[in-house]
Amino acid sequence: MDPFARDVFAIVRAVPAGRVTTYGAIAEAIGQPRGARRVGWVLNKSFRVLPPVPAHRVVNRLGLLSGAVHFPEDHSMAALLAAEGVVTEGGRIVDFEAAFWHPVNELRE
DNA sequence: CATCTGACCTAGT
DNA sequence: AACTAGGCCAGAT
Repeated sequence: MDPFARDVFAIVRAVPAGRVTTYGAIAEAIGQPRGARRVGWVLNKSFRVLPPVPAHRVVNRLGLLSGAVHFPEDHSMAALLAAEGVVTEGGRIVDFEAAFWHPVNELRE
């Protein structure tokens, strides 16, 4: 599998429930600070991979649910987040700063 | 085969 | 502060 995609999946799976991260932060953690756009592309394929990838915990840097349209109606991005305690309003995360989880800071071992 | 298009972001003007 | 341009690169047209 594409190593880039593999890294993206690994990082997204590491995001704790109730927290969120961003495309740019993931790209940065991988070592490609300008590759944010690719991260989004990889997440498109993430629906059919196993184990499942919690792609709903990834938003853009403004806290907007820019990928919400790609989720099925019965499991909307906002609903999945709400089930984990992340409050959204009008397609945007309330108190985004507090919910933000930065892979570079949190994932270091 | 050549463009166009994104679940984006930064840097320059 | 608003705006543009550029980088990223696989799929779709």
